[in-house]
Amino acid sequence: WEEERSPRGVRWTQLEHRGPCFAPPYEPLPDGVRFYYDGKPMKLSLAAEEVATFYGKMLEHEYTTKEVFRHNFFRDWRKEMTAAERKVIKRLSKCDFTEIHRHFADRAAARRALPREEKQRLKEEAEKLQQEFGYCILDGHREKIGNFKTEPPGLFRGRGDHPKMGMLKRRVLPEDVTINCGRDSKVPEPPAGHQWKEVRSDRTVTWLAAWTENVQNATKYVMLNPSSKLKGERDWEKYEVARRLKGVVDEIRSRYRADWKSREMKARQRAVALYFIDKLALRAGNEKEEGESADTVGCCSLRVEHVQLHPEADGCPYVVEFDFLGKDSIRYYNKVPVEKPVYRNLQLFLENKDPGEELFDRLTTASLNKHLQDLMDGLTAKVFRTYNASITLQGQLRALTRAEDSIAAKLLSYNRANRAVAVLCNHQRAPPKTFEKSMQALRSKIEAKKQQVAEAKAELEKARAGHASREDGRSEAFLEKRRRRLEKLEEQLVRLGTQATDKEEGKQVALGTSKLNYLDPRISIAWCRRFGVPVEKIYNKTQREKFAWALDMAGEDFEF
DNA sequence: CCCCTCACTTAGTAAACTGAGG
DNA sequence: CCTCAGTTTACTAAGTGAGGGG
Repeated sequence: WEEERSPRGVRWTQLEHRGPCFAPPYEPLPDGVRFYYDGKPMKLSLAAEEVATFYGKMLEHEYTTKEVFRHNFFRDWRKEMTAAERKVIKRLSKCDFTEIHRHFADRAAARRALPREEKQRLKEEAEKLQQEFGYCILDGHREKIGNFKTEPPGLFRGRGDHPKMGMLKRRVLPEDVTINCGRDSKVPEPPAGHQWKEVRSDRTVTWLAAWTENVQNATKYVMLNPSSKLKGERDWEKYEVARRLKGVVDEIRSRYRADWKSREMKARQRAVALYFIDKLALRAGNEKEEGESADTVGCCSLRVEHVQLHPEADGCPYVVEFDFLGKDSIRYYNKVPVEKPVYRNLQLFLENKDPGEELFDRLTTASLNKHLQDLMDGLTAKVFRTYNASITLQGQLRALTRAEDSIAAKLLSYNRANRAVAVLCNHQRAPPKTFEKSMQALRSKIEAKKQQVAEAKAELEKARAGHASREDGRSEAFLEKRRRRLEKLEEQLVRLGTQATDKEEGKQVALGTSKLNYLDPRISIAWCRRFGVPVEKIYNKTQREKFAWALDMAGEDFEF
């Protein structure tokens, strides 16, 4: 982690790799699997058949019930048909994909039911592929690549109300791919009979290959795995910037509080927005092109319709109610008491505006970030999320951990601290489909354990009485055995109780995102070392690889 | 300043895997 | 050994923010 630094902007000097691995070509359906139009079997051309299988595979998915998805799919599918097919296939509602769906469901089942040796063979093949395409040489180190396969063709699965859901995502060919590699290294060989779109050697970027995805017209990259030195360094730097914010955050806070009274409207809006970004860990909220993706917002792009002011609510004065869709169309709902000047300013910003207008009409993320850059080198809106997440974890760990607790209890404390951060950052997950069932199972397990404890208590009493009347060695040994048994059962009961609490509280909260992206790993590692918790209890193998830099440098006295 | 492109981080979902309990 | 729930991994969409050009 402490190698010497390269000239400005240069990220590597040596880069050699095999290029991306392409999706296997389309395999036509067996003769027995038919598509029906208007009740009659119809043999499709290869291109049309392939796209039909994309839809057929998704038949059970909620997507296929959505009008936008169906419409986009059908329009793009028709483009792939021959003129003759197009003449016949006029309505999606007359299409029957059930045999196609069943075919792929059967194939998946057959795969699952494969004998052990066969599965082992497939695994070895995948491993071979990984070894061949999944690594590169970067500055003398063999590094793992994050995504070495191009994305296979399929139907675009946009989240939320995405206007492009269902559109055909085309197959990526070598002719679409730009390769980035070292000037002196071997240029990867394109698949037989093909050529790369371009080969370049740009040392200021970290991607190995890139292509343009046709639905969103977005560039997709092949990049390194998080365990790589290049990514690790960046991760480390990110947390170092957040730690620098810790040093000046008080000053920045007094500054934006002062700006609440600024004569300039722009400065006031900026100060209120920054207050939300800081206090509520909202995202910056870049502007988005309308109609190109789902309608979601962040702080700077909040609209009048997303906030409601309450002079008083739940016994608190000056309450702001937020209700909007954020990244990935995840709902952000929060009712927060704010300071009076913030409230007054919001009233001002909302005055004479329609619901669809921007709350902060004088503010953009660019101007906000420019301002932040002036306050601290490297400071941007997202640094507040990193800072507040990490400082919250550290604070919560301090408040919750007791040195005398068992490892299990300490882990519960850790999970609670982690959860506080996830709630702050609004990291949600769909409650697992099996949640209620498994919760019920756990509850009955607890009941059973309670029963056992009660029985063990009675047994202990009996043994005690037996020993009191006999007072010999055998009865004493028996008594001791009963005592230990009760103790063990009680321990198990406590553990189950902890598990249940943990489970209930974590129903809709996703812990992974904050753990991987917002919490300085050195906080967790130091905590593990200080309290004798094995790091493996907090970070699994992949996570330990990603945080290798932190494992290397965090002592038990690390402070964020 | 506005708009666009580019590179990179952050995000949730679904498939694949794993290991405890039947 | 098998099943199933929980965990891990793969995947790729959806953000952020820098920078260039007009």
